[in-house]
Amino acid sequence: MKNLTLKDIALALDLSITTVSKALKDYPDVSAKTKEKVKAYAKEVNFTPNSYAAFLRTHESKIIGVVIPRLNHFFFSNVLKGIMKAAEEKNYMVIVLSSEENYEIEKKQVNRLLKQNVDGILLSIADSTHDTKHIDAITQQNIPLILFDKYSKLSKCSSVIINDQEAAFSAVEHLIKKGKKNIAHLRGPLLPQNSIDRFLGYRRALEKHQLSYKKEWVFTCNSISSDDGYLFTQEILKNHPDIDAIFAVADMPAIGAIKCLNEQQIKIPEKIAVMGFSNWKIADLITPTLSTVNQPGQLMGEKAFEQFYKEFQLLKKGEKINHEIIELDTNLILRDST
Amino acid sequence: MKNLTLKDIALALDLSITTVSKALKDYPDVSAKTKEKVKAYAKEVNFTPNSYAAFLRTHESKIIGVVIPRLNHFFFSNVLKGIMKAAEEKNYMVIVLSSEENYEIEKKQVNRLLKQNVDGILLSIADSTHDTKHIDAITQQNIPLILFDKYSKLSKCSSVIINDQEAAFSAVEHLIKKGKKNIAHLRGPLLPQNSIDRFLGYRRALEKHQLSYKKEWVFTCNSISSDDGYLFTQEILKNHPDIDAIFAVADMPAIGAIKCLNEQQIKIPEKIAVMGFSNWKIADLITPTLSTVNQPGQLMGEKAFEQFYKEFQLLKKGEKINHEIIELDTNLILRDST
DNA sequence: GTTTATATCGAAATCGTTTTCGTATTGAGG
DNA sequence: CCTCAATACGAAAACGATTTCGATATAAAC
Repeated sequence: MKNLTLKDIALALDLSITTVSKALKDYPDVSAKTKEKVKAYAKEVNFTPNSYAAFLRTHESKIIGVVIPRLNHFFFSNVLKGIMKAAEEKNYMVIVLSSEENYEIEKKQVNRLLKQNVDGILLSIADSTHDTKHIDAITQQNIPLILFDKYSKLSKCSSVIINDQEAAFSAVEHLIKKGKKNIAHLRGPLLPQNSIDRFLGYRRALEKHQLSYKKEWVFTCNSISSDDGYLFTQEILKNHPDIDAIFAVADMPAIGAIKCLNEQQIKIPEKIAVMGFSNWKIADLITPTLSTVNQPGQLMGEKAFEQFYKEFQLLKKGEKINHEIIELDTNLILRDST
Repeated sequence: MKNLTLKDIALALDLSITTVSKALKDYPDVSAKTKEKVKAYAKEVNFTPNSYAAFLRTHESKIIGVVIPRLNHFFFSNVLKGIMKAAEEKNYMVIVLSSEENYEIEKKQVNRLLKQNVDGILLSIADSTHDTKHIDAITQQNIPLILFDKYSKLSKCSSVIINDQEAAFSAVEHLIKKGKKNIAHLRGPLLPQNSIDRFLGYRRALEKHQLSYKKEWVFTCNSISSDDGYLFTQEILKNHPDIDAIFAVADMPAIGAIKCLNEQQIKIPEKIAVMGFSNWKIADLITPTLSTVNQPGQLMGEKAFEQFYKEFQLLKKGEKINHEIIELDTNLILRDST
């Protein structure tokens, strides 16, 4: 019941290994009759060439590597789903690795993938990643690298992202249009571009509507957890009674905020409105349901793979690739919390 | 900057390829001096043998395949995390595939993995899987197969599971000890063993405490979604006013139930208590927080990989493997909903 | 000094596929 | 009848690591 080889087929059909191989790959110097015969037999016995042997000659592994900051994270699970769906269509396998939001681990995982001879790498960089040497090592080896969601402006490669600033802008603008004038922001860590951009979107919305920006109304969530949201909301209630809306960098802190407000019996959204970011499943399940920005995870995964595939084909032909920034649309999901 | 080979090292050190290979693998017929020299140089240039070339001789790919019913599912994400952690320690890569809870897709994914020549397969079978032919094909090829969480009593292989019946039993017993006497059960689909076992645990708990079992108090969730829980709870409130507790087959329907009860302003747990199963992250975030059964996903993943590794080592030595059922402990997480 | 054992090393075959380069066969053209 | 091109196939050399089987050299034993 072992996997059979070209040799087995050649023996069965009284042909050479060469001819069998060529017939399966539609070489012009094989007669139509022979091709038919070989293909029919190959299908009958369910033959697929051994990818390890093929790799030795072609240096194509038909495997890509994916590195994400976290595995048990709804958004990245969705991205993975998209990647795998697109990969499957092109008959690609996906090796998944996690960086645990850690720069050193991310470096190690990238190296593991390079040693594995993957055809390409899709990467969402960790919050703590501060240089791009390991990333440059990938492109120097001339294998396609696609960044998604978390990206770096420094690295020379394609990226699939959303317009965080624009998305945050419209989220905050929505709060303003609902009559909110004193909007706090639970921002993310200082480093990753996403949290910077969302913060900038927040500021820009305030500016446009002539609301003054107050430094003390911005709170930095380092773990982006519900606990962060909970604690900062306590602080808001104690020290900043004017605040009538909270825009969080992600759904998790927003949910922490809602939990705190619920416990203190503060009316949402009448007294304080809450806006999240990402549209996790949970956003629709809590009470009140959470308004948020929909981040198209699965689509992002699909686009990332497709961009890899495109670049890989170009590389094979020896053509030059030019890096693209693919920006996906977001949209507001308005629910009861606003 | 390409990956270098044994040949490169041999050339650099003026040795044969054979000796370099043997030195790195600690063959006895290489002098200690030479071994040192080779190893030092290999470390210096960061050499790792090309796994594709190695495979051709050894038939070891250092890759395992994992098939799970769903990707964006908190529990399975946790299992994946455990698998990858354990795999990394043994320098294994993990290819992940999803069956989308579909029998046909599951079959296809298993075949893809076999064609890929993975060293082993970890599988959590889909709800709709009704026969085990594709599974038997794996063991017939003599590669280790480990089932986890969702398993089948029919297939001859090792499994890592929890004692669903026992866990459900203690969950329901907890409700009874809280004084609840009319306990409804939102059960899972009829097919997978898990939902059968949890249902049986429910019945056994009722029996032990001399509470009568009523068929009409058991509702079958086919999608195991919060919507299921929501709708059945509406029905309970309308047609079964006696019911004072709900035990759900999973956290999702339990959360749907809580949502419904919250909307109807019914006191939890005083009027109706709610118990979930799995301990998703969300259980701790809703109001009231959800009591549930903790299902150790990450540990399950680690154990599954370790069992694969054990069996693979035995197979290599040509020894016989005996299949094990590894049962992991669960524990009740008691929160505000009970 | 001859034989035998032991320690070190290398040549070469092998895994299964791809691909280059030859060879054999046929038919057309002169 | 000979040449030449086109057609259809195979032999063999890669790819890079592993492993068997010798080969050499040195030391020990008689």
